[in-house]
Amino acid sequence: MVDVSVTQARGIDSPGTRPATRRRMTSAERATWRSLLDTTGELRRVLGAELQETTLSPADYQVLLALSEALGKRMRSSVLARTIDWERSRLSHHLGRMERRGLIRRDDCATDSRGAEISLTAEGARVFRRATTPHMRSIKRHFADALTPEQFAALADILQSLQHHLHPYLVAQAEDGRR
Amino acid sequence: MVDVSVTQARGIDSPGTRPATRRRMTSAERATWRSLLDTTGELRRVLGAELQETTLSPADYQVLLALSEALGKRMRSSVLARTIDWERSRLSHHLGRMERRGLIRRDDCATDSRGAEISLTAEGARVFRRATTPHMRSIKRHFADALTPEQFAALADILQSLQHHLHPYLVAQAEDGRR
DNA sequence: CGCTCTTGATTGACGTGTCAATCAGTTGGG
DNA sequence: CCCAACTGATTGACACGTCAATCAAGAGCG
Repeated sequence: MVDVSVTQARGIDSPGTRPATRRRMTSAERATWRSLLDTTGELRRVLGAELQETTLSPADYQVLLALSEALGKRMRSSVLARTIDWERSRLSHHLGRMERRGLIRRDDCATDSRGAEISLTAEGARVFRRATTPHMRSIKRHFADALTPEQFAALADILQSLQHHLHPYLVAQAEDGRR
Repeated sequence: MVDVSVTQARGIDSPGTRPATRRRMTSAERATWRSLLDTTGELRRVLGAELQETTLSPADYQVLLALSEALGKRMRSSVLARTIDWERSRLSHHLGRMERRGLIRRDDCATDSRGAEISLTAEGARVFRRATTPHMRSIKRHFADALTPEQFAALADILQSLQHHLHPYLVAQAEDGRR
């Protein structure tokens, strides 16, 4: 069950050609895929290493960012999970580690006694504030400064295509999980 | 010490503007960065999950691919590490796990008694062979089929720019490590 | 009410990645 | 020849991610 409509609508196939789903990948396509994996992998590693100098991992940063943007700097654990698109168990493990480090706090939820309210500690807010400027600088240095405005626009467009193409699959998968 | 020549030569700055390294990132740039992280992250997860159905992780696949392309299906551990660009300790840990699963074998090296010769077992070769076709299909389905030829070309170009921009930094970092 | 089904969250087991330490073996200068 | 420096590889400690199991609390319904 493959969503073929997107690629076909985009005109990858000229009339009379075999449908996109039958065609084999070219070696250029395979190479570009490898390059995408490798380059984004490098970027993750470099940015992660620079961020680590502020004692925060990329995962920490994502959590703290979401929390610091939340009203009242607090959030239900499940809402946080949806916000940053993490599995609940992953979040739970990570919050445990962050709690030990004093970055966040977990309190019982008033309206639902199963729930957990996650909130930013003063320390967590402070560390996050100190991390954000150098982190932005890293992103700029290693990513934003590397591309022309044209490349930027093209990249945004490409990412959107990939995302849209991926979406039906993710939805289907989510439904599978519910079964 | 930032390499500014690339972006300046590419004309991000019009004359009279502050140099690229002083400019702040636009929100579009930040959003594109997030999108890059998220989308490639999704792609990794989805492709990894599909690959896992063949009992191989992406890391396993990378190792087996390099080994299966090596002359004699065998390689010195250090050469393998350089080939797939892994830290030695990472490779060592991973080879330990793969050895336990019977995918590879470690023998002593004839010419250097410190060395380890890594070779593909029959089982490893068999599992790899079974994994490769569905994996290629996954890549095609989730990546290649999502983009037009124009987007492809643009992406390859963008990745090259990023890689080139990143390169001087990686070299400098490697030199730091040697000190 | 009482029973089942669902939901919010945690836990344990295990694979994976990084960093620093270790250790055996090789090599080059005195 | 000998020792100091380097190299190839492994190990241990710990952070991180996923999966499956667990558990308590809410919700729906007879």
